[in-house]
Amino acid sequence: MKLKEAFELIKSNLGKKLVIVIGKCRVRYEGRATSKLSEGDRVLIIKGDGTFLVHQNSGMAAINYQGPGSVARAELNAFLRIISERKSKKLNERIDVDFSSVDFAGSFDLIDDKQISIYGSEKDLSNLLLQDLNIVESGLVPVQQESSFLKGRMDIVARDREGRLVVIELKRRQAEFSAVTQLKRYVEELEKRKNEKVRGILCAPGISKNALSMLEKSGLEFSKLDYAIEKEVIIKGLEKKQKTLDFY
Amino acid sequence: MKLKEAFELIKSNLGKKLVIVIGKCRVRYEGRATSKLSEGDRVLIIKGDGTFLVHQNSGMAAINYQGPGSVARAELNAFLRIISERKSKKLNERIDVDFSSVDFAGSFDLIDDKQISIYGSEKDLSNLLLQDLNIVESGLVPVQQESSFLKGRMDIVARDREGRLVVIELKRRQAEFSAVTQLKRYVEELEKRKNEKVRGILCAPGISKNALSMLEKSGLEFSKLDYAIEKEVIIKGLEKKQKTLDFY
DNA sequence: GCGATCAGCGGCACG
DNA sequence: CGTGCCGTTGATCGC
Repeated sequence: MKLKEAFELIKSNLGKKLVIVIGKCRVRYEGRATSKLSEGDRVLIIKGDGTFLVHQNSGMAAINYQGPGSVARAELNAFLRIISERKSKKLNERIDVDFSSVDFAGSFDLIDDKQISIYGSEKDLSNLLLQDLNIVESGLVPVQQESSFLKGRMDIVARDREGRLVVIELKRRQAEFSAVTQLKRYVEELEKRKNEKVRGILCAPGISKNALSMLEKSGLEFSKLDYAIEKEVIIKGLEKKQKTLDFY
Repeated sequence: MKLKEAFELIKSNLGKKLVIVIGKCRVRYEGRATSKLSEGDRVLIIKGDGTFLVHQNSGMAAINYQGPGSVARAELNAFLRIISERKSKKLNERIDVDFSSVDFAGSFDLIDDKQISIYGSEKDLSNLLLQDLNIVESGLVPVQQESSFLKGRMDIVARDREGRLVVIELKRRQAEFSAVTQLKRYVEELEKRKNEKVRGILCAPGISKNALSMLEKSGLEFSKLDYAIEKEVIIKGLEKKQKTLDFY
């Protein structure tokens, strides 16, 4: 495909349709960082909202990118240059893609107002647990959920069978140091606010050895959260199930 | 484009070339979570390494995805169904994309062995700072960089003009709670190890009000890092520059 | 708008 | 392989 042909197609569709260009190109980026990528075959996608993505033939992430709101334009000289700029008060960012040859260029009018629905997020697990905190510890009664204060946002607050306040921090994957310090912060803040002793329970499918050590040294507790997400979400601790058939 | 035509093209190129399919489809995902996305126009990209990306016409991130090593296959019935599976000991994941119509399907042999070079990462700033820690505070002398211990990895360790140990945690953007707790953890661990008082300096372009409050309450310090990355990296504190012309 | 946190985070580097 | 953590993180939700 001729560069000029690609240029015309891109020029007349940028900002309207989704544009795809595939070919041999170099890429430069300047903004929050600086990058260069010498010549090779890549896929360039420019979305209707300005999103600008340069993909190589491997890896999940775009090798160079610019978010929604960016403005793209094309220039034709020795190369077909496609530029994406994003300007804000604090920062200007720019990507230059120089195509020396184009294998394919096309534009597509994508009609799509649908939003994805995801089930199995931390919030979903939290809601499920809230229905029966006995899964975490017998006798726990929820006090409030996601209570926000200036120091952050707690997942679950409850009282144990002896009436003590308990903060529960939920993680959907292996817990690390950050989860421990996060929980510690909430516990300390809540103790100060309520002026009473507060327990902290980290509830996750696993925890690293060092994080566990730090957790215990801080007087906090770990509760293994055994869950599976298939056609239904199953928290194995107490055979707790929530059918998600209606989800489909 | 006929579904059968697209099917044949995809079938004969999956696992070899990069495949792109654009059309009206539904998407389901089951694995670490569960998701569904009802019918709309999307772009599907399957890379040579198995990476599987479903993009809508807006937003940077793929709405559904599967990483390298996934295996894709196609089936033709009432729909053109493209399936990507990723199996591991701990988890099986699967995406189903059902196309009811296809606007475009193509395969591309992308030759690209080039790697991106990026300048301006936290590590780069760290290296730059290490050349003259006076930028952070007059009299600082580096002891070590990126020293790992069981509790994490410290960016920079130095001694101040009075011989006290100083841990410097560097952030390339606005610092938050996590940066403070991270630094606090390092300082406490180093104090225990060395059995001496250790200072902690959080070095970032900015810090949130609450994080600063927590920092100060913890006896730690903040040092504003005024840097810009253009054709050269400039740390404004002491007019410290590093030319990066050779980077191009 | 800032701020705090989640994410199906991904990816990397080091033990 | 686990682990800690950075990322041009992005995306979301609350204030």
